[in-house]
Amino acid sequence: MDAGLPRRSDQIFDAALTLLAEGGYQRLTVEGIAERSGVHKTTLYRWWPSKDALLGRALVESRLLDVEMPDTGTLRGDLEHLVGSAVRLLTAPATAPVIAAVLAGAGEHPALAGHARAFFADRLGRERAVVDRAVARGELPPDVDAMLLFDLLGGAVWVRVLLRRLPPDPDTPARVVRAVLHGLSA
Amino acid sequence: MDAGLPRRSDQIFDAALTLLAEGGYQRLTVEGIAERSGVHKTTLYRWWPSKDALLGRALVESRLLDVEMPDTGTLRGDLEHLVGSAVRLLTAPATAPVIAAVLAGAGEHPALAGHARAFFADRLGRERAVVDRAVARGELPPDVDAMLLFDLLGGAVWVRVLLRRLPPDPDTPARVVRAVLHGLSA
Amino acid sequence: MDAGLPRRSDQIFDAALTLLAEGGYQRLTVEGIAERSGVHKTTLYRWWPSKDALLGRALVESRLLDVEMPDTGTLRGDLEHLVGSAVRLLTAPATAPVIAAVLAGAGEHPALAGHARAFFADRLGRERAVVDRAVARGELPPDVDAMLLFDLLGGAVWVRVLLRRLPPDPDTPARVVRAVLHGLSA
Amino acid sequence: MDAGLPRRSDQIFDAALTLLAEGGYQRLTVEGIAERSGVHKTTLYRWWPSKDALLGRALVESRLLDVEMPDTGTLRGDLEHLVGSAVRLLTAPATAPVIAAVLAGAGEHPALAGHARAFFADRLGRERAVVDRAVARGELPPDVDAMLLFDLLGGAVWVRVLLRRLPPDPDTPARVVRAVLHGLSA
DNA sequence: TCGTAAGCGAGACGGTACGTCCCGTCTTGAA
DNA sequence: TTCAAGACGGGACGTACCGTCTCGCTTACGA
Repeated sequence: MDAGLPRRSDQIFDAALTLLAEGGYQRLTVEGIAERSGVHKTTLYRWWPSKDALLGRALVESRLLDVEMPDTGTLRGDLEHLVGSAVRLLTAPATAPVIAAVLAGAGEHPALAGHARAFFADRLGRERAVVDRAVARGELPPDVDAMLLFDLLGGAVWVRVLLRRLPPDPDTPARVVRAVLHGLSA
Repeated sequence: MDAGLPRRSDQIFDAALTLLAEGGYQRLTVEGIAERSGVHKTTLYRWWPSKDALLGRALVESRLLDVEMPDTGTLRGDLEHLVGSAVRLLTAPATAPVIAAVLAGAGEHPALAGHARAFFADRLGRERAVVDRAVARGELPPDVDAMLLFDLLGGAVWVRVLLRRLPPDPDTPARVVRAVLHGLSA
Repeated sequence: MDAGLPRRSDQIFDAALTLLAEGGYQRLTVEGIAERSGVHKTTLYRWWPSKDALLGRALVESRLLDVEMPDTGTLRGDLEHLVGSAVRLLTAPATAPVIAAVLAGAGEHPALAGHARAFFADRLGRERAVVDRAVARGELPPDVDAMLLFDLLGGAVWVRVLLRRLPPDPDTPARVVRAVLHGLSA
Repeated sequence: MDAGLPRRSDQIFDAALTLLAEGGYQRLTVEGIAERSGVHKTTLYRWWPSKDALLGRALVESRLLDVEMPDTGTLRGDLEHLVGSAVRLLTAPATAPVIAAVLAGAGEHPALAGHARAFFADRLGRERAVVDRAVARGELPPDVDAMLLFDLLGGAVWVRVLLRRLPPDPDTPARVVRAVLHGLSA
C-alpha cells in the first residue's frame, strides 16, 4: 500500500499494542517497544518520528479495531449488531485497553487524535451501506442524517461504557436502538 | 470539604489550570506549576501525591465545569440549552483543554477517573429535575429512561466534537434534541 | 577555594582520571564516570557542562601533576631535577596516560587545551623562583628569558618522550641541561 | 607505494582533510567524508579499517606537511629557516588543525602514532644534512648531538605554539636559535 | 512568652525516557 | 561477482521531568 516498513514491523507493532494494552499510554515507551520487539531504539526513530506516529500506524496495520458490517435484513437488526460490536470493542480485554489508551492519549496528542478521527471517518463510510439499505427498504427517510444516527448510537455506548463505567447489560443495544429509531418523547 | 490545603492553594490551582489550558496535559509539569505559583516543588508533593491528584482537586475547587440547569418551560428548550452548554464546554478555549486533559488522565489515573465519574453522576442528578418537570407536563412518559436520554444527547455531542472534530454548527442542538425526542426512523 | 562541588566529587574525579588513564580520552565517557563513581549521569551534567569541564576540574583537584620545585643550591642541579621530574611525569604509569590523554584531547577540545595552558602558566610561575635564585647567584644574566629556558628544556623532553618515543635514558637530563645552558655550537 | 586505493581516492582524501581543517578532529566523521566525497560509507570501510587509518593515509598522500630543507650557507640561517617553517606549519590555517588532529589521534591510535613517528624520523634524516654542512664549516663540533639540537629547537616551538599558545612573534626563530647555539647561562 | 512542631523554600540527587549522532556491520539488489 | 545503497545493532550524548531526600528558616500555637 504505502512504502517502507522496517523488516520486523510485525514484532514492532505487536510490541507497541501489547505494551499499550498492558500499561496505558503513559507506560508505552519507545525504549520498551524497542526492547520488546528486539529492535534497536534507533531503528524505531529511523522509521517513525514519534511514538504516536508509530502507534497510529500500528493501529491501522493490526486489524484489531476492524468491525464487520452486518446485513441482517432489518435496520434494527443491523444497528443492534453494530451497537453490540461497539460495546464488545470497548469492553473486550484485548481491545478495551487499546481504545481507552488511544482516546486518552488523543486528548493530549494531536497525532493520535488524527488517527482516531480517521478511524471514525472510515468506519462511518462503511456504516453508510447499512443506512442505504434501510432507506431502500423504506425503514429510514431518504434524507436521514446517517452521521447523526451513528453518533447517537456510538456516543451513548461511549458515555455509558467509558465515562459512566456502567456494568455490561445485554439489553443495552436493543434499548439504545429503539430510542434512536423512535425517540423518547411521550 | 476535606482538610488541609497549602497556603497558596489559589495560586497553585490557577497555575495548574492556566498551564493546562496553555499547553495541554503534556506540558503541564509539576515543576512548571511550582515555578508559576511561586511555590516550591516539594510543597506540591507534600500535599498531593501526583500531578493528577493536584489537577483533580484544582478542577473541583474551580467551578470551571459547572453547568447551570435551565428551566425554559419546555423540554425541548431545556434540552437544547443543555446541549448548547455541553458544546460550549467542549469547545471554549478555557474549558476544552481542561476536559481533554482530564479525560486523558482518567485513562491512566483511577483517581482522576473517579472524579470524572462523580462529575457525571452529579450532573445527571441535577439533570433529572429537567426530566421530572417534563414528565409532569406530559412531555415524556413517566417511565422514561433519563440516563439514556442524557447519554444519547451527551454522547452525540461528545463524539461529534471530540472524536470527529466537526466544526461548530448552531443547528446541532436542535437537530440532536429532535432526533432524541422523536427518533430517526421513517 | 571556589564554590560548589557535588557531594561525591572525590569519587567522581577518581573515576574520571582512572578511566582516562585506562582507556584514553576516547573511552572516557560521562556514563562511565557515572557508573564508576556511583553517581548518576544527571548529577554530572548538573555540575559540569561537559566531559571536558569535569576532566579539567578533576586534573586541578587531584594533585597528580604537581611538581615540587627543587632548591639544590645550583642552577644545574635545579634544572636537572626539573627535567627529571618532567621525564618521570611523562613516563610513570600513573601519570603518563593522563598527560597523553589530556594533550591528545587538547588538540580537539579547546576546553582541555585551556586547562593545559593554565597548567603550564602556573608551572612557569613557580619555576621562576629557580631562575631568580640563579640570577642572584650570578649563574644566569639578569635579563635571561625564563620562559624560553623552560620551553627549551620542557620542549626537548616532550619531543623525545612523546613524539620520538625514545627509550628512557638516565643521561638525558644532564645532556639537555648542559645544552641549554652552554649551547651546542663549536 | 602500497597497493590498492579506491577509484575516487583523491576526492576522499580531499574531503577528509577539508573536513578536518574545517571542524577539527571532532567533526571529522566517516559519514561526513562519505557524503562529501560522493562515496558510500561502506566503501571507506572496505579500504581503511578506521577513520584514523584513512586520515593517516590522506596525510601521507597529500604533501601538506613537507618541509623544504634550506641551504643558506650558515648554520644560523638554516636553523632559523627551519624554525620559521615549523612555526608556520603549526599555525597556518591549512596545516595547524591537521597537525593538532594527528597528534590527537596519535594518543589513541598506534597507527597514527606510527605515522607521526615516521614523519619525525624522516624529517630528522633530512635535517642531518644541515648539521653535516655546519660541521664541515666548523660551526658545530663533529660529535654534536643532531637529534638533541633539533629536539631543542622543535620542542621549544612546539611548547610555545601549541601548549602556551603564544601569539606569533617574528623574533622567535632568531632567539630560539641563538639560545640553542650559545646557551643561556651567564 | 517561648519552645516545639508544622509548613515551607531551597536544591541535590537517583532515576526513566527522550530524541540525536555517529560508529562499524550486515544485507540486498543491480550492473 | 562486485559494490552501490542503506538498514541495522549499538553506544553515548545531552535534556526534561519525575519523585525523594535532607537541610534550615519562619511562623504560629499551646503550655
